Amino acid sequence: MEHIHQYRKLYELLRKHIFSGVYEEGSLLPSENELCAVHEMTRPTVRHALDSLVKDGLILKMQGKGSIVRKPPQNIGILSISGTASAVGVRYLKTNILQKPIIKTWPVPFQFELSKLEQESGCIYMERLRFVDDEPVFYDVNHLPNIYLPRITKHSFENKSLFEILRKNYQVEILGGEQKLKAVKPDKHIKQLLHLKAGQPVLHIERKLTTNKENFNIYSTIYFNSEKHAIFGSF
Amino acid sequence: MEHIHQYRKLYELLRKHIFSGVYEEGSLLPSENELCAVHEMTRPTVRHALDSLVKDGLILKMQGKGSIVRKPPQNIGILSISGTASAVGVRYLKTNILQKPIIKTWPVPFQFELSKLEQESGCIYMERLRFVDDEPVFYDVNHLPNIYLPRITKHSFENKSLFEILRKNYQVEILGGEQKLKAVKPDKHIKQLLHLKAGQPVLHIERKLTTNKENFNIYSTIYFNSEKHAIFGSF
DNA sequence: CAAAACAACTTGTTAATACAAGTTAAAAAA
DNA sequence: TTTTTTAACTTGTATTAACAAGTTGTTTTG
Repeated sequence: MEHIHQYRKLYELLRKHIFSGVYEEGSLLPSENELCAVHEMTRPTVRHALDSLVKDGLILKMQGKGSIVRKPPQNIGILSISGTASAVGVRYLKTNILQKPIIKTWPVPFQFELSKLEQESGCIYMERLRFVDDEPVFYDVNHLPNIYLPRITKHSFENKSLFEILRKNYQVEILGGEQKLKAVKPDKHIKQLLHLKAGQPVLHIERKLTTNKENFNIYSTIYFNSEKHAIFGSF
Repeated sequence: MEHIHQYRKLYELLRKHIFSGVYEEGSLLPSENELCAVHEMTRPTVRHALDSLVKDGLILKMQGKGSIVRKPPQNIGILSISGTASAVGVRYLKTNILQKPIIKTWPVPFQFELSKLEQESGCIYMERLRFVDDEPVFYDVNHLPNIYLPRITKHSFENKSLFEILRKNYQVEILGGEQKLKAVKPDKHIKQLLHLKAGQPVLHIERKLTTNKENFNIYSTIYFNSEKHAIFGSF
């Protein structure tokens, strides 16, 4: 039963329209009653959809006024809940898939503790190199448990957000996470990938993102060349 | 009309009970219908309250099962809202004041844009060096506008949290902020302060924290030796 | 005894409705 | 003209009702 909920459909639609520029930054969304009429649903349903947008920081509701559109927030950086694609500004971020998603066993030892189910399911592995202005800036290595994700290896990830694919196709939502940051000297491999100058240190991030699916966490290791860009986060 | 909403009252009550230990970590909250009956409200109202708890990360709802209590996350690290004192674990963090708070003019140029009032008020400046296991790890430079803070230069900051003093003595609360992170090669001064080995890079953080007082932002520059410790954050 | 079916829970979604409260602009009064 | 009032919006809170869907323990069946 692949029934997609009404509030979710409206959420995805509005989200798409906000990003694609149908609604300008600072402008007002149609009122709740208008949305009810247009999409033939009741106000609680519309409000449920809008609540999700508020949670994403995509709109700001004001009593008596309306729902104000906030442009794809520059400031949900890598330090917050979203993935790397929303850092720096998506516009200039191109992605090169070094390793397409493949199924393999978890590395041992692994930097985070895995649940039994995660351990048993095996993992999906992928590597990406991400560019800003055609300069390599991010290199990230991702491990996900091989559950809930039928046909994931069939998707193309070129210039697409991993999180978007997880959210749209598999209803996986990021709830939170934890991360460790260090400044490190890069090894040869990293140095070559990121075109680093001699002596240039890199930012090293290890993160675990928890989702709405139990036992489904996303594990990433990120190397970031902070010579020309900085990691930006707001909270 | 200071009417407090029902859902909010239930939210505050449950929140208090979670923190005070009435509900243990991992245990289940009373079911929605039970809460309805006990507090004499309808399910949408109860769900509204529970939604707020979910947003706080205090409970985890699972369809068919119930609402699972999650312990208040210990690890509000440096990447979140608190200051450095809550990172790493306060127990091992000692503070050495290199420069007691003094009043001076703002540096020009300053890394962040200042409001007119901030600019006119002048700034309070202080430097701290912070130790973990008697090894220097943090070095932070702080600029605050010289408003709302009578007699601030009289306080001793040794082994005390700047944020705690601001909150308790001046009712200043941190609402949010933004920060930029980089991995950099340290200059001589930093290298000496943090007892860095040759070639050891440092984490460089610039942050602006906004508060409940208008025009009162806290500006910090932090250098962190990430050789033995990592910056940890959860969100 | 073991597996399957069921019943009794749980939370999730949606509907239809009502009133409260904040905002804004037009209409009325000074 | 300027100020005040009002009316028509907006979102916020709350009720009542019903069914869908996931979980768990019990009962029935093989």
